[in-house]
Amino acid sequence: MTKVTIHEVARAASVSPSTVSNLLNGRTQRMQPATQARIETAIRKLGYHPSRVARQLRTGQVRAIGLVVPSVGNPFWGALARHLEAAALTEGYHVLLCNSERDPERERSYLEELWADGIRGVVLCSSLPSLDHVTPLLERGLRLVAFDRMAQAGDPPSLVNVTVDNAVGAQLATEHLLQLGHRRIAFISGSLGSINRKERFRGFRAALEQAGLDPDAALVSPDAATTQFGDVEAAELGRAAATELLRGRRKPTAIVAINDMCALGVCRGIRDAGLEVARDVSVVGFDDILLAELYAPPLTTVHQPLPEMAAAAFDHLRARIEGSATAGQSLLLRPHLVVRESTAPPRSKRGT
Amino acid sequence: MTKVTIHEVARAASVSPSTVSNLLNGRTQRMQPATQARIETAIRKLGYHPSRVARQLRTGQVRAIGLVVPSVGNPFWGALARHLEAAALTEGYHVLLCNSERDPERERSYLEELWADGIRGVVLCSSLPSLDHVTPLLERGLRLVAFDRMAQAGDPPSLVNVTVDNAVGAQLATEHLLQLGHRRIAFISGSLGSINRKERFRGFRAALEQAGLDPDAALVSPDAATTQFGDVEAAELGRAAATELLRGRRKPTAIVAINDMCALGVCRGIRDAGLEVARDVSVVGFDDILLAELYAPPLTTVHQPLPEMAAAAFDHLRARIEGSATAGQSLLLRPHLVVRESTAPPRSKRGT
DNA sequence: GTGAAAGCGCTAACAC
DNA sequence: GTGTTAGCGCTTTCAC
Repeated sequence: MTKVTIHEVARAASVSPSTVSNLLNGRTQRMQPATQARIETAIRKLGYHPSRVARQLRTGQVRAIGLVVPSVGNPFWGALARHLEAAALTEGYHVLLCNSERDPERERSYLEELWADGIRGVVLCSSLPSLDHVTPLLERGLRLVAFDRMAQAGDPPSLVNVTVDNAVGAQLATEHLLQLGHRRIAFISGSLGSINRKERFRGFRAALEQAGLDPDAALVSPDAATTQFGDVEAAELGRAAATELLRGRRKPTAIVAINDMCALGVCRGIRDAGLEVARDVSVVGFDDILLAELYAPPLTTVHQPLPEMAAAAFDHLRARIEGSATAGQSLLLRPHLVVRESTAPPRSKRGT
Repeated sequence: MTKVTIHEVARAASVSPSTVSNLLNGRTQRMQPATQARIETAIRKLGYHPSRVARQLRTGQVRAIGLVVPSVGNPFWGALARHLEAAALTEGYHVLLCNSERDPERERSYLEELWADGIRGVVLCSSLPSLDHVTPLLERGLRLVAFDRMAQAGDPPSLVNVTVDNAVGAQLATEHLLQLGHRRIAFISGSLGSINRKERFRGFRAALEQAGLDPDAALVSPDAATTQFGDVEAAELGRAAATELLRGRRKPTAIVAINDMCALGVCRGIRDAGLEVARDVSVVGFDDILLAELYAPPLTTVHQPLPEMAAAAFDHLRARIEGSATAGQSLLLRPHLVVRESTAPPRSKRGT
């Protein structure tokens, strides 16, 4: 319970604190082996552990980065957290995880906290269109990597983005449905407030247009930006929206969901309506979370290469924290579609 | 980019640093309104933000707790993280999240790191039978709440446990299967190394015994403690084990899975084998993660009251950190079974 | 090779 | 009411 300091170690080893500090910091070459041994013994005997807080105050350095996600309750973000942590750990960095619950104010205050804690680099999964709420931090020197958010015109120049091309992904998904013969395709999302969601919606419309369909006639649910749905509620939202849509007069034969959790909810909603996924209504998701493959039926979805993205995000961040920063290059990956069993030709085309 | 300190604020407001500090710490009553206003203006104009690191070094306090989980990749732990964070935030505490990947050494080193960072309370989701690897920390004064781990005989007295009664839960699950008429019931788990897993297995056997069945004849997979399967791989494990079991000569008609992720994998394995969940093989999970209800078929599972458990864990921790600690009371909650659609009578009993 | 000394930015007695 | 002072535990020149 007693806190043992560097001084006590020094006294026990009959050296000065600075010598102990030298040892602690690997400056062992200029030190007699005997001295070194004495110090090491003292450290062990006293059970000494340097205070990171004190060191940090002195050096201003912390080997840690922040990660702000909408919610680790969503397996996609949970998986990202794992991968980022793995990447960080190989370089001796730690990851502090924060849930913003997609609340801009909470996001900002977390960033502020992280800064006050001495953290100078964070991976932000915000996807809010504007990053105005964080520019003050950026000006103070915070290094930010935006994840899953396309670079925007007005973005601060110091910002690095790591994301999949969401428009392309959604387009791929929609084209797949189109090729199967679907014509009445719905799009289910929560609020379209975030950039990546807007992008996905854009890709959806683009595919429809290319197929000669009127994107404005497409079924979009909910019509306007709805209440803020968190990420955990994505499934609830999908379920409710699917139920609603399937009750309408112009039932869709296929549904593009904004992400996998939403897609799983959609599938549930389809079953609630007494229908069967794939046979009656096709569903495509986005993200390719682990559960997608496990689901019944296994979900056709757009794959995001999470491990690579996490590693890239970390590398960028570290480079810029450690100063070896060449001006940040953003990374825009091309996603691909994983066709599984939640999609099939519409009933009308069966057997053709 | 320039760091503004309390001194500069003091100078700008023509007061001393201590007065600024007083304001910062709410000791505003003994201060002329005019002074207070001057300081506040200065703070705003300079964009001053106190350094938490310095404050921490001085006071030895951090309003933060640690959370060590096997892996946030598992939605159950992700959900716990969210709930714990919610509970902590209401009291102004932050949560630092660490993934141990069920590696004792990693667990220990994380605890060590947290301690070095000034954190004095952590929620540990270890479930390793022995907590020997953390007793040194406990002796140094770390307050630990073990989560999802039954109190053990040799536990340090200062340890508080918050958990569901795993044996009862598994017994409930098994009895449900028994009542439906199942007799060949399998148990699928990863390594049985952790306490809660042992407990669940015990409950499973107890139910069998009470029904007059020979628990030793039960199908347990994998037979012995297997390779360490992480929490994300639980689903993989379930899938592989189910495949294996269903290929055998004594096929089970029902399966108790160690947790929901495993159960989802089991369901997938059942379908891989060309069978149907519930109709051909019943499956019961454990945890009641969000996905359980979304799955097809919705999973019958043992419910853990996560929000309450998280709140209790936090309250215990805070009480003991802040010293108002009456000797820690452990909390053992009674879980209940949620019957959904992954369980049904065995085919032989159908229609009786 | 090793030690003395000066802080990092903040807080909390204790003076005034 | 407000300022002075003395550190919290560590690192790091710069002497010796």
